[in-house]
Amino acid sequence: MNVSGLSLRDLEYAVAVAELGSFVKAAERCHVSQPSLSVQIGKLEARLGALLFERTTRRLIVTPQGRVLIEQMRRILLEAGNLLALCSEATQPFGGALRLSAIATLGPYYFPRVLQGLRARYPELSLVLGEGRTDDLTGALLRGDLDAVLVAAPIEDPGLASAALFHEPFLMACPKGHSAASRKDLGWSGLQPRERLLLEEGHCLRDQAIAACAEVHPGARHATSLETLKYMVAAGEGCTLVPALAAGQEAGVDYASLRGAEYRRTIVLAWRASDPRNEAFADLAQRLRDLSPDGVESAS
Amino acid sequence: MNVSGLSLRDLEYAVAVAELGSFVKAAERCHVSQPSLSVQIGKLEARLGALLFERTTRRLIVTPQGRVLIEQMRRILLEAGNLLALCSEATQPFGGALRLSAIATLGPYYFPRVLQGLRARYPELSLVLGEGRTDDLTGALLRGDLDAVLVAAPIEDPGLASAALFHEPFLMACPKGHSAASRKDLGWSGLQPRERLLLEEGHCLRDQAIAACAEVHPGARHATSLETLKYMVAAGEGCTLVPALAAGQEAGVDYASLRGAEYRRTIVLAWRASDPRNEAFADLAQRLRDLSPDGVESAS
DNA sequence: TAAAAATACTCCATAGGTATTTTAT
DNA sequence: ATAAAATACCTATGGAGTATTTTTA
Repeated sequence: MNVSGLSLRDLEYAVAVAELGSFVKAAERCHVSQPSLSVQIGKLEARLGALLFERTTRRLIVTPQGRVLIEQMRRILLEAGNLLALCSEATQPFGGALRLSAIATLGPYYFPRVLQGLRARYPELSLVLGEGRTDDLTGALLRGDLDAVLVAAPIEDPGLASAALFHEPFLMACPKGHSAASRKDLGWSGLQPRERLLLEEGHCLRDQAIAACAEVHPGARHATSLETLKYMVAAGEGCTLVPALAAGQEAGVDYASLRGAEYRRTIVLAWRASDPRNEAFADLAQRLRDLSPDGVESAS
Repeated sequence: MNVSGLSLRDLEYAVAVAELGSFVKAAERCHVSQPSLSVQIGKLEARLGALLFERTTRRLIVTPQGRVLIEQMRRILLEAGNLLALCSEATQPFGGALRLSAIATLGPYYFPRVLQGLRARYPELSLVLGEGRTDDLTGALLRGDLDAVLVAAPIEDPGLASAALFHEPFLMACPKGHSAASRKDLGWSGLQPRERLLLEEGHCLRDQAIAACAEVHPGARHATSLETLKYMVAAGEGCTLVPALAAGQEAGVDYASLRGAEYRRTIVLAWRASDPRNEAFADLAQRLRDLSPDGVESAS
């Protein structure tokens, strides 16, 4: 069996069926009729000499063999996508479209401050922005569903390349008039456990804040979003750590800076190490460094 | 432009043209007529929106864009090859064919001692054996021209995975009756520079021997093959270091073992880190460990 | 002028569509 | 009974072939 016999289209079909668990849905996604897709999958299985799916009219499961084969098909399609990316790269950076997502505690505060500057550097670029949690973002990145992400260092995954953009200090947000706000020497460690507000588990900011300044206390209260957290502070529930860019002009909240270099997180741009558009990402990182907003320290 | 529009066959055509620098030769390799290949390349260039080749009837050069695009096409084809490998893998280990090469100072002495054992474990496997220098072997491996290689540790390339098979001691080969052969305490370092024979530069064995036991001396004499080196020893030209498996029953040569764990090289099986047949390679490595011939120390 | 690539055209293999049947719950 | 996959059959796109022309060293 020869590689040239394979068609990328067929691989897309198989991957779609595996992902959606249904021929009809896969046919829909691939913009072909269900019978066409059926026969193509059949031919593919014949060519590969292996059953990919066990199907009855009611249930469709991927065979054990199919799992590893479809995993490999994904790799092929990812590389094929890279080829197309390289092509449009030739005409303009990132081929005119970049899917960029940031961690939720950064994106809403950061994107608005750099979008205009990015537009100036990449006038034709259509940015597709998003937010999420670190694991979801890196997962989507590795799957090829995203082109790049903005997350907090360190990035451990060997499949990812990254470039540091800036260091973002943590500020302490306290209810207006709270003692910790006026007495700067008090700081985070001087707070009672019940005064410490934190994000729910799973937010990378929580991990960063804990790593930088605190342990989890049994009495600590939690919130699921940074905005909610700030409202809780304004309501006098206690104090919390807030990344500098997320600090606003909320009525009822005072922000105090914390002394010490460790009270900060480093934001990096990350992309797939296998992505051939390396120089383009390096250029983007430099541009983002140049655009570093007030309140953070650009990473050289 | 959609990935499904691309055909692996077209990518093979483009890669063949780039490699052979000629449409006629590429058409020949791809078993199509020259006009067919011409129009397919033309369509591919149109689809990609980029010229791959600048061609006149006399000269054909790959455009700068074409270089990076074809590099990417190679990656796609490599992954596609992996898919096929995985398929035949399903029926039998390594899909019935394994291209395995070893460094020249190992292969001729090692292969004969393990082939029978391999045949027992992989009765259907058709082994394609070869020899070469480390750099050539790893290059061919990374290009996809080989499936696995047997080389000396360490393997630095991050694109390669490896598993240690055994430690092979170096023996000192001396002319029969030479003082070093009888006086074991003399050893390699006790030799005169002019008595030290080495392989020419470029042989990994030379590097290993030098790293293990010696520096290069200006007066040292060299040979291009291990066999020649042994003949030189038999002719009384001097002594040399010989890996244990290469030590034979040559008339006129005495072998003395050297004390010390550092007088040895470690042979590893290496394959592409991206090769999806990881377990199969691990199994092969274990089998080879079990088959370690006398004179070497199996790596657990 | 000779060798290589491009063009013109013809053919047919096959992907895809519609209509229908089979199958499992 | 119903929803999903498979089958039958037809159409048409486009890949491959042969013959020929164009181009340049």
